[in-house]
Amino acid sequence: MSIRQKQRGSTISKTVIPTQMAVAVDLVVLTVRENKLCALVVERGIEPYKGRLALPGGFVRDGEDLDQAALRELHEETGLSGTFDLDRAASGKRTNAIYLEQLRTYGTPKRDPRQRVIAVAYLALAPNLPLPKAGGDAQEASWEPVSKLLETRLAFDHARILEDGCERAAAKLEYTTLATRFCAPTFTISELRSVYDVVWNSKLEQGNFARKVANVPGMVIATDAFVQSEAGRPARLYRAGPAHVLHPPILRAHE
Amino acid sequence: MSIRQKQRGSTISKTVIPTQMAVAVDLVVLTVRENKLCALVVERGIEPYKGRLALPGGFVRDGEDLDQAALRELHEETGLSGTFDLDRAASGKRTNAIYLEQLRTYGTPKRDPRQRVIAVAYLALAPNLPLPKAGGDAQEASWEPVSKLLETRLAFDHARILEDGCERAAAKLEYTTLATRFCAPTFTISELRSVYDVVWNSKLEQGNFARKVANVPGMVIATDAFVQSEAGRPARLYRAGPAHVLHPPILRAHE
DNA sequence: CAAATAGTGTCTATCAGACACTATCGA
DNA sequence: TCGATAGTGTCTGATAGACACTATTTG
Repeated sequence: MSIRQKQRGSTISKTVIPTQMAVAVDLVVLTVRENKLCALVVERGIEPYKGRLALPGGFVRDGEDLDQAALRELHEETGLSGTFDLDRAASGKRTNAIYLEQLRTYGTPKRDPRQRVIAVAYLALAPNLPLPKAGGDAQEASWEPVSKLLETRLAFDHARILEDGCERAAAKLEYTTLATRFCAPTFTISELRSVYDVVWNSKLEQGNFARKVANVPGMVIATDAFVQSEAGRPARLYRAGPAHVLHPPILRAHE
Repeated sequence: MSIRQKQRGSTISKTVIPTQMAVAVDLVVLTVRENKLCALVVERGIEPYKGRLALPGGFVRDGEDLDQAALRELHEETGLSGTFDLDRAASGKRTNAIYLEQLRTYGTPKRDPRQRVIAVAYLALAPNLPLPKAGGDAQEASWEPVSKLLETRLAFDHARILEDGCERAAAKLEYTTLATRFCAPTFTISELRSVYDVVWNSKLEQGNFARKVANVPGMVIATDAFVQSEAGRPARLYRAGPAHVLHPPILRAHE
Protein backbone atom coordinates (compact mmCIF):
# COMPACT_ATOMS: atom_id res chain seq x y z
CA MET A 1 0.00 0.00 0.00
CA SER A 2 1.92 3.03 -1.17
CA ILE A 3 -0.37 5.92 -0.56
CA ARG A 4 1.24 9.23 -1.04
CA GLN A 5 0.27 12.52 0.44
CA LYS A 6 1.51 15.89 -0.52
CA GLN A 7 3.01 17.39 2.56
CA ARG A 8 1.39 20.63 3.51
CA GLY A 9 2.99 23.77 4.69
CA SER A 10 6.00 23.72 2.46
CA THR A 11 6.69 25.84 -0.60
CA ILE A 12 8.56 22.96 -2.13
CA SER A 13 6.21 20.07 -2.73
CA LYS A 14 7.32 16.85 -1.19
CA THR A 15 5.63 13.53 -1.06
CA VAL A 16 5.77 11.55 2.11
CA ILE A 17 4.41 8.24 3.17
CA PRO A 18 2.65 8.76 6.48
CA THR A 19 4.23 6.91 9.35
CA GLN A 20 2.14 3.93 10.40
CA MET A 21 1.46 3.39 14.06
CA ALA A 22 -0.38 0.92 16.21
CA VAL A 23 -3.60 2.24 17.74
CA ALA A 24 -4.93 0.91 21.00
CA VAL A 25 -7.92 1.66 23.20
CA ASP A 26 -7.43 1.79 26.96
CA LEU A 27 -10.30 1.81 29.39
CA VAL A 28 -10.73 3.74 32.61
CA VAL A 29 -13.65 1.85 34.10
CA LEU A 30 -14.74 3.45 37.35
CA THR A 31 -17.14 2.29 39.99
CA VAL A 32 -17.84 2.91 43.65
CA ARG A 33 -17.35 0.02 46.05
CA GLU A 34 -17.28 0.24 49.81
CA ASN A 35 -17.19 4.01 49.70
CA LYS A 36 -14.10 4.05 47.54
CA LEU A 37 -13.64 5.03 43.94
CA CYS A 38 -12.33 1.95 42.17
CA ALA A 39 -10.99 1.25 38.73
CA LEU A 40 -10.80 -1.91 36.74
CA VAL A 41 -7.27 -3.21 36.24
CA VAL A 42 -5.62 -6.30 34.86
CA GLU A 43 -2.24 -7.75 35.67
CA ARG A 44 0.05 -7.79 32.69
CA GLY A 45 1.19 -11.24 31.71
CA ILE A 46 3.86 -10.22 29.25
CA GLU A 47 6.65 -7.77 28.89
CA PRO A 48 6.94 -4.87 29.06
CA TYR A 49 5.75 -4.12 32.57
CA LYS A 50 5.09 -7.81 33.15
CA GLY A 51 3.37 -8.33 36.50
CA ARG A 52 2.36 -4.70 36.80
CA LEU A 53 -1.22 -3.59 36.96
CA ALA A 54 -2.54 -1.90 33.86
CA LEU A 55 -5.74 -0.48 32.53
CA PRO A 56 -7.61 -2.95 30.37
CA GLY A 57 -7.25 -2.34 26.67
CA GLY A 58 -5.99 -3.66 23.42
CA PHE A 59 -5.27 -2.87 19.85
CA VAL A 60 -7.84 -1.56 17.44
CA ARG A 61 -8.45 -4.06 14.71
CA ASP A 62 -8.49 -3.57 11.01
CA GLY A 63 -11.81 -2.12 9.92
CA GLU A 64 -12.97 -1.67 13.48
CA ASP A 65 -14.32 1.62 14.75
CA LEU A 66 -12.67 3.10 17.84
CA ASP A 67 -15.91 2.98 19.79
CA GLN A 68 -16.48 -0.61 18.74
CA ALA A 69 -13.01 -1.50 19.90
CA ALA A 70 -13.71 0.05 23.28
CA LEU A 71 -16.94 -1.90 23.63
CA ARG A 72 -15.22 -5.09 22.59
CA GLU A 73 -12.39 -4.66 25.04
CA LEU A 74 -14.82 -3.87 27.82
CA HIS A 75 -16.72 -7.02 27.08
CA GLU A 76 -13.61 -9.12 26.84
CA GLU A 77 -12.27 -7.86 30.14
CA THR A 78 -15.45 -7.76 32.18
CA GLY A 79 -17.96 -9.87 30.32
CA LEU A 80 -20.26 -6.88 30.57
CA SER A 81 -21.70 -4.80 27.81
CA GLY A 82 -21.38 -1.08 27.41
CA THR A 83 -23.14 1.68 25.57
CA PHE A 84 -22.42 5.19 24.38
CA ASP A 85 -26.09 5.97 24.66
CA LEU A 86 -26.83 8.81 27.01
CA ASP A 87 -30.41 7.80 27.66
CA ARG A 88 -31.53 5.70 30.54
CA ALA A 89 -34.67 5.18 32.56
CA ALA A 90 -36.94 6.40 29.78
CA SER A 91 -39.45 3.80 28.68
CA GLY A 92 -38.44 1.51 31.48
CA LYS A 93 -35.05 0.66 30.04
CA ARG A 94 -33.63 -1.46 32.80
CA THR A 95 -30.37 -1.80 30.97
CA ASN A 96 -27.31 -2.44 33.04
CA ALA A 97 -25.18 -1.28 30.16
CA ILE A 98 -22.11 0.57 31.29
CA TYR A 99 -21.80 4.12 30.06
CA LEU A 100 -18.80 4.89 27.88
CA GLU A 101 -17.33 8.06 26.45
CA GLN A 102 -14.07 8.90 24.80
CA LEU A 103 -11.62 10.42 27.24
CA ARG A 104 -8.44 11.54 25.53
CA THR A 105 -5.69 10.27 23.27
CA TYR A 106 -2.16 9.65 24.43
CA GLY A 107 0.62 9.42 21.89
CA THR A 108 3.96 10.32 23.40
CA PRO A 109 6.54 8.56 21.25
CA LYS A 110 8.11 6.42 23.97
CA ARG A 111 5.01 5.60 25.98
CA ASP A 112 5.28 2.01 24.80
CA PRO A 113 8.91 0.87 24.61
CA ARG A 114 8.18 -1.67 21.91
CA GLN A 115 6.87 0.59 19.22
CA ARG A 116 4.86 3.71 18.64
CA VAL A 117 1.41 3.15 20.07
CA ILE A 118 -1.36 5.74 20.04
CA ALA A 119 -3.77 5.05 22.88
CA VAL A 120 -7.30 6.32 22.64
CA ALA A 121 -8.56 6.23 26.20
CA TYR A 122 -12.20 5.73 27.10
CA LEU A 123 -13.96 6.49 30.34
CA ALA A 124 -16.60 4.08 31.58
CA LEU A 125 -18.86 4.54 34.58
CA ALA A 126 -20.21 1.35 36.06
CA PRO A 127 -22.51 0.44 38.92
CA ASN A 128 -21.05 -1.86 41.54
CA LEU A 129 -21.40 -5.06 39.59
CA PRO A 130 -19.83 -8.40 40.36
CA LEU A 131 -17.30 -9.29 37.70
CA PRO A 132 -17.74 -12.59 35.93
CA LYS A 133 -15.37 -15.13 37.42
CA ALA A 134 -11.90 -15.37 36.00
CA GLY A 135 -11.34 -18.46 33.97
CA GLY A 136 -14.60 -17.96 32.20
CA ASP A 137 -14.99 -15.96 29.07
CA ALA A 138 -13.30 -12.95 30.58
CA GLN A 139 -9.73 -12.46 31.62
CA GLU A 140 -9.02 -11.92 35.25
CA ALA A 141 -9.76 -8.31 35.94
CA SER A 142 -10.27 -6.77 39.34
CA TRP A 143 -11.52 -3.62 40.98
CA GLU A 144 -8.88 -1.72 42.91
CA PRO A 145 -9.20 1.59 44.76
CA VAL A 146 -7.90 4.45 42.66
CA SER A 147 -5.96 5.85 45.59
CA LYS A 148 -4.07 2.60 45.89
CA LEU A 149 -3.47 2.35 42.14
CA LEU A 150 -1.96 5.81 42.03
CA GLU A 151 0.52 4.78 44.73
CA THR A 152 1.55 1.56 43.07
CA ARG A 153 3.25 1.99 39.74
CA LEU A 154 0.89 1.26 36.91
CA ALA A 155 2.19 0.13 33.55
CA PHE A 156 2.92 2.59 30.75
CA ASP A 157 1.42 6.04 31.30
CA HIS A 158 -1.70 4.52 32.79
CA ALA A 159 -1.42 6.47 36.03
CA ARG A 160 -1.78 9.67 34.04
CA ILE A 161 -4.70 8.26 32.07
CA LEU A 162 -6.39 7.10 35.26
CA GLU A 163 -5.97 10.53 36.82
CA ASP A 164 -7.42 12.19 33.76
CA GLY A 165 -10.34 9.80 33.83
CA CYS A 166 -11.07 10.52 37.48
CA GLU A 167 -10.87 14.24 36.90
CA ARG A 168 -13.22 13.98 33.93
CA ALA A 169 -15.67 11.96 35.99
CA ALA A 170 -15.52 14.45 38.84
CA ALA A 171 -16.06 17.35 36.47
CA LYS A 172 -18.98 15.68 34.75
CA LEU A 173 -20.81 15.10 38.01
CA GLU A 174 -21.06 18.85 38.33
CA TYR A 175 -23.13 19.54 35.26
CA THR A 176 -24.47 16.20 34.04
CA THR A 177 -26.60 13.47 35.53
CA LEU A 178 -23.89 10.86 35.01
CA ALA A 179 -23.69 10.14 38.73
CA THR A 180 -26.69 7.86 38.22
CA ARG A 181 -24.49 5.70 36.00
CA PHE A 182 -22.61 4.65 39.10
CA CYS A 183 -25.86 3.40 40.57
CA ALA A 184 -27.96 0.32 40.03
CA PRO A 185 -31.19 0.73 38.04
CA THR A 186 -32.90 1.87 41.23
CA PHE A 187 -31.13 3.66 44.02
CA THR A 188 -31.70 5.84 47.02
CA ILE A 189 -30.80 9.50 47.28
CA SER A 190 -28.23 8.54 49.88
CA GLU A 191 -26.57 6.17 47.47
CA LEU A 192 -26.46 8.91 44.86
CA ARG A 193 -25.01 11.33 47.37
CA SER A 194 -22.42 8.78 48.30
CA VAL A 195 -21.32 8.72 44.67
CA TYR A 196 -20.71 12.45 44.78
CA ASP A 197 -18.91 12.24 48.10
CA VAL A 198 -16.65 9.43 46.94
CA VAL A 199 -15.78 10.94 43.58
CA TRP A 200 -15.32 14.43 44.96
CA ASN A 201 -13.97 13.40 48.34
CA SER A 202 -16.55 15.70 49.82
CA LYS A 203 -19.20 15.50 52.52
CA LEU A 204 -22.30 17.03 51.04
CA GLU A 205 -25.01 17.95 53.49
CA GLN A 206 -27.64 15.26 53.36
CA GLY A 207 -30.80 17.31 53.47
CA ASN A 208 -29.75 19.95 50.97
CA PHE A 209 -28.58 17.31 48.53
CA ALA A 210 -31.89 15.47 48.62
CA ARG A 211 -33.83 18.66 47.93
CA LYS A 212 -31.43 19.71 45.22
CA VAL A 213 -31.67 16.44 43.33
CA ALA A 214 -35.43 16.34 43.65
CA ASN A 215 -35.66 19.84 42.18
CA VAL A 216 -33.49 19.24 39.13
CA PRO A 217 -36.08 18.43 36.47
CA GLY A 218 -35.61 14.97 35.04
CA MET A 219 -32.65 13.87 37.11
CA VAL A 220 -34.40 11.20 39.17
CA ILE A 221 -37.86 9.69 39.12
CA ALA A 222 -39.42 8.43 42.34
CA THR A 223 -40.62 4.86 42.40
CA ASP A 224 -43.08 3.60 44.98
CA ALA A 225 -40.57 1.18 46.44
CA PHE A 226 -38.54 1.64 49.58
CA VAL A 227 -35.53 -0.05 51.08
CA GLN A 228 -34.66 -0.60 54.68
CA SER A 229 -31.05 -0.29 55.66
CA GLU A 230 -29.43 -1.19 58.98
CA ALA A 231 -31.39 1.33 60.92
CA GLY A 232 -33.52 4.36 60.36
CA ARG A 233 -36.40 5.32 58.23
CA PRO A 234 -36.70 3.42 54.97
CA ALA A 235 -35.44 5.30 51.92
CA ARG A 236 -37.41 5.73 48.77
CA LEU A 237 -35.98 4.20 45.62
CA TYR A 238 -35.49 6.31 42.53
CA ARG A 239 -34.49 5.61 38.97
CA ALA A 240 -32.57 7.81 36.56
CA GLY A 241 -34.61 10.42 34.77
CA PRO A 242 -34.38 11.56 31.17
CA ALA A 243 -32.23 14.62 31.80
CA HIS A 244 -28.59 14.60 30.77
CA VAL A 245 -27.56 18.05 31.82
CA LEU A 246 -27.87 19.17 35.39
CA HIS A 247 -29.51 22.54 35.51
CA PRO A 248 -28.60 24.20 37.70
CA PRO A 249 -25.33 22.34 38.25
CA ILE A 250 -24.09 20.91 41.52
CA LEU A 251 -20.80 22.69 42.00
CA ARG A 252 -17.83 21.38 43.89
CA ALA A 253 -16.27 23.67 46.43
CA HIS A 254 -13.21 25.07 44.71
CA GLU A 255 -10.12 26.95 45.80
CA MET B 1 9.55 -5.09 12.84
CA SER B 2 7.67 -8.11 14.08
CA ILE B 3 6.27 -7.11 17.41
CA ARG B 4 3.87 -9.59 18.81
CA GLN B 5 1.24 -9.07 21.40
CA LYS B 6 -0.74 -11.68 23.16
CA GLN B 7 -4.33 -11.00 22.40
CA ARG B 8 -6.38 -10.50 25.48
CA GLY B 9 -9.80 -11.75 26.28
CA SER B 10 -9.47 -15.14 24.81
CA THR B 11 -9.00 -18.39 26.61
CA ILE B 12 -6.88 -19.66 23.78
CA SER B 13 -3.74 -17.59 23.52
CA LYS B 14 -3.20 -16.09 20.13
CA THR B 15 -0.55 -13.77 18.90
CA VAL B 16 -1.49 -10.94 16.60
CA ILE B 17 0.43 -8.21 14.95
CA PRO B 18 -1.38 -4.94 15.67
CA THR B 19 -2.78 -3.27 12.62
CA GLN B 20 -0.80 -0.22 11.67
CA MET B 21 -2.61 2.98 10.85
CA ALA B 22 -1.76 6.49 9.81
CA VAL B 23 -2.27 9.11 12.52
CA ALA B 24 -3.09 12.69 11.69
CA VAL B 25 -3.80 15.84 13.64
CA ASP B 26 -6.60 18.13 12.50
CA LEU B 27 -7.07 21.62 13.85
CA VAL B 28 -10.23 23.47 14.70
CA VAL B 29 -8.86 27.00 14.96
CA LEU B 30 -11.58 29.39 16.03
CA THR B 31 -11.65 33.14 16.17
CA VAL B 32 -14.20 35.92 16.19
CA ARG B 33 -14.24 38.31 13.24
CA GLU B 34 -16.91 40.85 12.43
CA ASN B 35 -19.21 39.39 15.06
CA LYS B 36 -19.06 35.93 13.55
CA LEU B 37 -17.43 32.79 14.81
CA CYS B 38 -14.88 31.81 12.19
CA ALA B 39 -12.68 28.80 11.63
CA LEU B 40 -9.46 28.37 9.77
CA VAL B 41 -9.76 26.29 6.62
CA VAL B 42 -7.60 25.36 3.67
CA GLU B 43 -8.62 24.34 0.20
CA ARG B 44 -7.53 20.83 -0.63
CA GLY B 45 -5.20 20.65 -3.59
CA ILE B 46 -5.29 16.89 -4.05
CA GLU B 47 -7.75 14.04 -4.10
CA PRO B 48 -9.75 12.98 -2.29
CA TYR B 49 -12.07 15.95 -1.81
CA LYS B 50 -9.89 18.05 -4.11
CA GLY B 51 -11.12 21.62 -4.17
CA ARG B 52 -13.16 21.21 -1.01
CA LEU B 53 -12.48 23.16 2.12
CA ALA B 54 -10.91 21.21 4.96
CA LEU B 55 -9.59 21.79 8.42
CA PRO B 56 -5.86 22.28 8.47
CA GLY B 57 -3.91 19.26 9.56
CA GLY B 58 -1.43 16.65 8.60
CA PHE B 59 0.16 13.40 9.52
CA VAL B 60 2.01 12.86 12.75
CA ARG B 61 5.65 12.19 12.07
CA ASP B 62 7.81 9.45 13.36
CA GLY B 63 9.01 10.23 16.85
CA GLU B 64 6.82 13.30 17.07
CA ASP B 65 4.48 13.89 19.99
CA LEU B 66 0.83 14.52 19.15
CA ASP B 67 0.92 17.94 20.77
CA GLN B 68 4.08 18.81 18.88
CA ALA B 69 2.45 17.77 15.66
CA ALA B 70 -0.49 20.05 16.38
CA LEU B 71 1.82 22.97 17.09
CA ARG B 72 3.80 22.28 13.95
CA GLU B 73 0.72 22.11 11.76
CA LEU B 74 -0.63 25.29 13.26
CA HIS B 75 2.60 27.05 12.50
CA GLU B 76 2.78 25.66 8.99
CA GLU B 77 -0.76 26.72 8.19
CA THR B 78 -0.88 30.09 9.88
CA GLY B 79 2.68 31.10 10.52
CA LEU B 80 1.61 31.64 14.10
CA SER B 81 2.75 29.89 17.21
CA GLY B 82 0.59 28.09 19.71
CA THR B 83 0.82 26.94 23.27
CA PHE B 84 -0.85 24.45 25.54
CA ASP B 85 -0.01 26.66 28.48
CA LEU B 86 -3.05 27.78 30.41
CA ASP B 87 -1.39 30.81 31.92
CA ARG B 88 -1.56 34.26 30.50
CA ALA B 89 -1.29 37.81 31.69
CA ALA B 90 0.73 36.88 34.75
CA SER B 91 4.12 38.58 34.92
CA GLY B 92 3.27 40.71 31.93
CA LYS B 93 3.38 37.89 29.41
CA ARG B 94 2.23 39.64 26.32
CA THR B 95 2.36 36.44 24.32
CA ASN B 96 0.09 36.23 21.35
CA ALA B 97 0.43 32.46 21.43
CA ILE B 98 -2.74 30.71 20.39
CA TYR B 99 -4.25 28.42 22.99
CA LEU B 100 -4.48 24.75 22.06
CA GLU B 101 -6.10 21.75 23.64
CA GLN B 102 -6.85 18.28 22.47
CA LEU B 103 -10.43 17.94 21.31
CA ARG B 104 -11.28 14.37 20.37
CA THR B 105 -10.10 11.53 18.20
CA TYR B 106 -11.94 10.35 15.12
CA GLY B 107 -11.23 6.93 13.73
CA THR B 108 -14.17 5.59 11.76
CA PRO B 109 -12.70 3.09 9.32
CA LYS B 110 -13.83 4.77 6.10
CA ARG B 111 -13.41 8.38 7.11
CA ASP B 112 -10.50 8.64 4.70
CA PRO B 113 -11.14 6.65 1.52
CA ARG B 114 -7.47 6.07 0.88
CA GLN B 115 -6.54 4.21 4.00
CA ARG B 116 -7.25 3.98 7.68
CA VAL B 117 -6.45 7.32 9.24
CA ILE B 118 -6.90 8.14 12.91
CA ALA B 119 -7.40 11.87 13.34
CA VAL B 120 -6.56 13.45 16.67
CA ALA B 121 -8.38 16.76 16.57
CA TYR B 122 -7.18 19.83 18.43
CA LEU B 123 -9.10 22.93 19.33
CA ALA B 124 -7.37 26.28 19.11
CA LEU B 125 -8.73 29.63 20.22
CA ALA B 126 -7.18 32.63 18.54
CA PRO B 127 -7.60 36.37 18.73
CA ASN B 128 -8.52 38.10 15.52
CA LEU B 129 -5.10 38.07 13.98
CA PRO B 130 -4.17 38.79 10.39
CA LEU B 131 -2.86 35.66 8.70
CA PRO B 132 0.55 35.84 7.12
CA LYS B 133 0.20 36.31 3.41
CA ALA B 134 -0.12 33.24 1.26
CA GLY B 135 2.98 32.55 -0.78
CA GLY B 136 5.17 33.12 2.21
CA ASP B 137 6.13 30.43 4.61
CA ALA B 138 2.55 29.45 5.21
CA GLN B 139 0.09 27.81 2.91
CA GLU B 140 -2.99 29.73 1.93
CA ALA B 141 -5.40 29.38 4.78
CA SER B 142 -8.41 31.57 5.36
CA TRP B 143 -10.96 32.40 8.02
CA GLU B 144 -14.51 31.47 7.12
CA PRO B 145 -17.65 31.80 9.20
CA VAL B 146 -18.55 28.54 10.86
CA SER B 147 -22.19 28.88 9.83
CA LYS B 148 -21.13 29.05 6.20
CA LEU B 149 -18.72 26.16 6.53
CA LEU B 150 -21.42 23.93 7.99
CA GLU B 151 -23.59 24.64 4.95
CA THR B 152 -20.89 23.95 2.39
CA ARG B 153 -19.62 20.41 2.39
CA LEU B 154 -16.32 20.14 4.13
CA ALA B 155 -13.89 17.37 3.30
CA PHE B 156 -13.86 14.09 5.23
CA ASP B 157 -15.77 14.21 8.52
CA HIS B 158 -14.52 17.71 9.17
CA ALA B 159 -18.02 19.14 9.56
CA ARG B 160 -18.53 16.87 12.53
CA ILE B 161 -15.15 17.77 13.97
CA LEU B 162 -15.88 21.47 13.52
CA GLU B 163 -19.22 21.11 15.25
CA ASP B 164 -17.61 19.29 18.14
CA GLY B 165 -14.98 21.98 18.40
CA CYS B 166 -17.55 24.75 18.51
CA GLU B 167 -19.56 22.93 21.13
CA ARG B 168 -16.45 22.40 23.24
CA ALA B 169 -15.57 26.06 22.96
CA ALA B 170 -19.10 27.11 23.93
CA ALA B 171 -19.10 24.76 26.89
CA LYS B 172 -15.71 25.95 28.09
CA LEU B 173 -16.78 29.56 28.12
CA GLU B 174 -19.22 28.63 30.86
CA TYR B 175 -16.76 27.51 33.44
CA THR B 176 -13.31 28.65 32.31
CA THR B 177 -11.75 31.97 31.45
CA LEU B 178 -10.88 30.87 27.93
CA ALA B 179 -13.00 33.61 26.39
CA THR B 180 -10.03 35.88 26.93
CA ARG B 181 -8.11 33.71 24.46
CA PHE B 182 -10.29 35.09 21.72
CA CYS B 183 -9.18 38.58 22.66
CA ALA B 184 -6.04 40.59 22.03
CA PRO B 185 -3.65 41.06 24.97
CA THR B 186 -5.80 43.96 26.15
CA PHE B 187 -9.49 44.19 25.54
CA THR B 188 -12.63 45.90 26.74
CA ILE B 189 -15.44 44.23 28.64
CA SER B 190 -17.64 44.80 25.62
CA GLU B 191 -15.23 42.89 23.42
CA LEU B 192 -15.23 40.04 25.90
CA ARG B 193 -19.00 40.06 26.04
CA SER B 194 -19.11 39.99 22.27
CA VAL B 195 -17.07 36.78 22.36
CA TYR B 196 -19.71 35.17 24.54
CA ASP B 197 -22.54 36.46 22.39
CA VAL B 198 -20.95 35.24 19.19
CA VAL B 199 -19.98 31.81 20.47
CA TRP B 200 -23.28 31.28 22.29
CA ASN B 201 -25.45 33.19 19.84
CA SER B 202 -26.80 35.02 22.84
CA LYS B 203 -27.40 38.62 23.83
CA LEU B 204 -26.10 38.96 27.34
CA GLU B 205 -27.17 42.02 29.22
CA GLN B 206 -24.39 44.52 29.11
CA GLY B 207 -24.41 45.85 32.66
CA ASN B 208 -24.80 42.50 34.40
CA PHE B 209 -22.01 40.99 32.34
CA ALA B 210 -19.59 43.74 33.24
CA ARG B 211 -20.31 43.34 36.94
CA LYS B 212 -20.10 39.59 36.74
CA VAL B 213 -16.72 39.57 35.04
CA ALA B 214 -15.35 42.14 37.42
CA ASN B 215 -16.43 40.03 40.38
CA VAL B 216 -14.90 36.76 39.26
CA PRO B 217 -11.57 36.77 41.05
CA GLY B 218 -8.66 36.71 38.64
CA MET B 219 -10.56 36.71 35.39
CA VAL B 220 -9.58 40.17 34.20
CA ILE B 221 -7.20 42.80 35.48
CA ALA B 222 -7.94 46.45 34.85
CA THR B 223 -5.27 48.51 33.16
CA ASP B 224 -5.22 52.28 33.29
CA ALA B 225 -5.73 52.61 29.56
CA PHE B 226 -8.95 53.40 27.77
CA VAL B 227 -10.13 53.17 24.20
CA GLN B 228 -12.57 55.38 22.38
CA SER B 229 -14.92 53.73 19.92
CA GLU B 230 -17.29 55.39 17.43
CA ALA B 231 -19.37 57.04 20.08
CA GLY B 232 -19.98 56.87 23.75
CA ARG B 233 -17.96 56.83 26.89
CA PRO B 234 -14.44 55.41 26.51
CA ALA B 235 -14.06 51.84 27.71
CA ARG B 236 -11.39 50.67 30.08
CA LEU B 237 -8.92 48.12 28.78
CA TYR B 238 -8.36 44.91 30.71
CA ARG B 239 -5.95 42.05 30.38
CA ALA B 240 -6.48 38.40 31.21
CA GLY B 241 -6.06 37.48 34.85
CA PRO B 242 -4.44 34.41 36.38
CA ALA B 243 -7.66 32.46 36.93
CA HIS B 244 -8.43 29.48 34.72
CA VAL B 245 -11.71 28.38 36.18
CA LEU B 246 -14.66 30.67 36.34
CA HIS B 247 -16.13 30.59 39.78
CA PRO B 248 -19.03 30.95 39.80
CA PRO B 249 -19.58 29.99 36.17
CA ILE B 250 -21.39 32.02 33.56
CA LEU B 251 -24.16 29.69 32.49
CA ARG B 252 -25.84 29.66 29.13
CA ALA B 253 -29.60 29.68 29.09
CA HIS B 254 -30.58 26.09 28.48
CA GLU B 255 -33.75 24.29 27.43
C1' DC C 1 -28.71 69.15 22.27
C1' DA C 2 -29.34 63.72 20.89
C1' DA C 3 -27.32 59.34 20.27
C1' DA C 4 -24.37 55.95 21.69
C1' DT C 5 -21.67 53.25 24.65
C1' DA C 6 -19.64 52.37 29.56
C1' DG C 7 -20.52 51.42 33.90
C1' DT C 8 -23.36 51.45 38.60
C1' DG C 9 -27.59 51.04 41.68
C1' DT C 10 -31.34 48.55 42.93
C1' DC C 11 -34.95 45.33 43.23
C1' DT C 12 -36.69 40.52 42.95
C1' DA C 13 -36.65 35.71 42.52
C1' DT C 14 -33.85 31.96 43.14
C1' DC C 15 -30.47 29.11 45.17
C1' DA C 16 -26.70 27.12 48.31
C1' DG C 17 -25.58 26.07 52.76
C1' DA C 18 -26.36 25.74 57.70
C1' DC C 19 -29.06 23.71 60.82
C1' DA C 20 -33.23 22.56 63.31
C1' DC C 21 -36.97 19.76 63.07
C1' DT C 22 -40.09 15.79 61.95
C1' DA C 23 -40.72 10.82 60.23
C1' DT C 24 -39.88 6.02 60.56
C1' DC C 25 -37.43 2.26 61.23
C1' DG C 26 -34.45 -1.54 64.46
C1' DA C 27 -32.93 -2.79 68.87
C1' DT D 1 -37.02 4.23 75.16
C1' DC D 2 -32.56 5.47 72.09
C1' DG D 3 -29.92 5.65 67.93
C1' DA D 4 -29.83 5.98 63.25
C1' DT D 5 -31.15 7.36 58.77
C1' DA D 6 -34.74 9.82 55.60
C1' DG D 7 -36.69 13.74 54.49
C1' DT D 8 -38.72 18.82 55.28
C1' DG D 9 -38.80 23.74 57.13
C1' DT D 10 -36.60 27.80 57.61
C1' DC D 11 -33.31 31.32 57.72
C1' DT D 12 -29.31 33.86 55.66
C1' DG D 13 -26.21 35.38 52.34
C1' DA D 14 -25.01 35.35 47.49
C1' DT D 15 -26.25 35.62 42.80
C1' DA D 16 -28.72 36.22 38.11
C1' DG D 17 -31.51 38.95 35.53
C1' DA D 18 -34.33 42.98 34.63
C1' DC D 19 -34.06 47.56 34.26
C1' DA D 20 -33.32 52.32 35.67
C1' DC D 21 -29.91 55.48 36.19
C1' DT D 22 -25.42 57.99 35.80
C1' DA D 23 -20.98 58.97 33.11
C1' DT D 24 -18.55 60.35 29.10
C1' DT D 25 -17.83 60.63 24.60
C1' DT D 26 -19.07 62.12 19.21
C1' DG D 27 -21.75 64.67 16.09
